[in-house]
Amino acid sequence: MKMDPVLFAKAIADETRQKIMKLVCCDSLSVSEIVEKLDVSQPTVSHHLAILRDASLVTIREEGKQTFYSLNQENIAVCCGQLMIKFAPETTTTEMLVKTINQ
Amino acid sequence: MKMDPVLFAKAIADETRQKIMKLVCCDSLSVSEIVEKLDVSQPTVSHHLAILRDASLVTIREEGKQTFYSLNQENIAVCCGQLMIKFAPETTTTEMLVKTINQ
DNA sequence: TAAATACATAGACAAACTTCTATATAAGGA
DNA sequence: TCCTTATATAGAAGTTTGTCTATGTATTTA
Repeated sequence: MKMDPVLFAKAIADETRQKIMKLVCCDSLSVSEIVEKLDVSQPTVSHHLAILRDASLVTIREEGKQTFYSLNQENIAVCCGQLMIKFAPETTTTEMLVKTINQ
Repeated sequence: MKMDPVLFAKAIADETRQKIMKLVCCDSLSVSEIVEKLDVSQPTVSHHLAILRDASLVTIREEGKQTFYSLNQENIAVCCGQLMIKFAPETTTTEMLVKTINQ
């Protein structure tokens, strides 16, 4: 599982991608369902899903013709935690976070 | 203070920028000091510092000819927290984070 | 005042990225 | 088997981004 802070940041650094992430955050949607809810073409959605997949930010479930995507919240939490530890180590929020993780 | 998740992600989505962030994370460095520690030109460093400044991720202290930059850890923690709440709301890590924030 | 130092800005160029249309592949239904 | 549906991939066009050199501006020093 790739967990490089630069790769993670690049993966989420696009508005369309964040819209997709929000759609599949607490839900599992097929590609066509995602396309219906956005204003971009199906290949564009597939392209963004591939980027999220390469960054291990989504999980996939294939079902016949359809492919369902849903956000890998656990990995996102880990990446955000990494960012906080790396770039905000002296904040109380990060200290709290580290304490709850190491317990 | 801009706190848009897309802007934040774009601001940190570059290797050179993350190197600069690491350098000024727990330290206050002048532009030339940053240049010395990296393999890029001074205008390139200034360019990246401007992007970090526009995203409110660094604080600035001017002293004569020199300008000292240091990371705004508090804002970074807030942005990471936002990302976790938005894209990883159902993880225990985020639940812990929310609990410590709201207390 | 003139030169030097520190930093920012302008402009150019190449690489990377986002989006599209067209097409390939694979599964399901008539 | 043929057609339709769902998704991925290829390739092209336009935009954004990262980097550089050249230069401008402001502060300090000789």
